[in-house]
Amino acid sequence: MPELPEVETIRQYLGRHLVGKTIKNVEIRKAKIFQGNPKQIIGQKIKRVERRGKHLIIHLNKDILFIHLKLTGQLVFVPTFPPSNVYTFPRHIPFAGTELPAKTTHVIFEIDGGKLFYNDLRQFGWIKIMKNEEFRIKNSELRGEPFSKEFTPEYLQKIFAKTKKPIKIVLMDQEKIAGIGNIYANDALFEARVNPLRPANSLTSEEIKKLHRGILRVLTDGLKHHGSSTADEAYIQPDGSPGSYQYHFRVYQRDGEKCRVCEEKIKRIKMGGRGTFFCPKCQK
DNA sequence: TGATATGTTATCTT
DNA sequence: CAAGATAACATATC
Repeated sequence: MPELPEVETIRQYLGRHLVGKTIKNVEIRKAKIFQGNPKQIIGQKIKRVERRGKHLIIHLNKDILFIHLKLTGQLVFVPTFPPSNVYTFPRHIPFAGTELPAKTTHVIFEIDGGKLFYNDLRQFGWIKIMKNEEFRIKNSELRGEPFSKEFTPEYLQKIFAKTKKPIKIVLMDQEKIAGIGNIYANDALFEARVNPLRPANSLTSEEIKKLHRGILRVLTDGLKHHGSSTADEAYIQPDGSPGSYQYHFRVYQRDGEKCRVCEEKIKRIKMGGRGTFFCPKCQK
């Protein structure tokens, strides 16, 4: 599912291909996905694309498009869309197939030089038009960017000291640390050799330092491989190609397989209804 | 077939 | 009241 590295990969792609272009039309096929009046953004130019946690932020001349892909949102860009209304994609897109628009296509942006499709199987994701003022307020509430100056071991120390919730649950708390979901939380804890069930306030300062490094290491690795695209995941890059971080999973979805460090079998448990993976020997 | 998976938020429980 | 736990959302897959 799209977490920080996946959303950042999409951001970079859109930044390279869409900046400077004008939105010529917007087609809404599923009203609940799109909040605001689509006519309002027609004629506006795309100025820049940024990311906060798992949010994508497309700055237009006047307004801002605030986007969350949630579990299964996809953004697929087809440059130089053919004259026909249907485009046969050169590769299979998860849950959408090879023809766009697909059953899961809920919003279509017609842009200079192509079409941008918003697909979403589960329909939990959303796109919202925001005015500058509303964006400024929302943006100021989003904190804890892992690649920001703010994100230090001391910052984590302060957060962890306040709760005895399991450390894995705290890592995925978007209000405290932005952009980490199930994949990277599991893998970061393995990097730090910390058991996901440990109460957050029980971590030593040495463990917090290791976890800080582990978070940055797995996110950087995720970015390097353009995110993770497993069989049951919807994530793909906007050109339709999969990421390859799934070949570098430390523990995520590796239950029953050998730990990469000690060869013990990776264990799977459930926490907060979510699959949790760890090496019982390495992670104390 | 009914359980499972999944991020976030609303709502329930302790 | 607050912290923590769970339900709800949608739907393909097994």
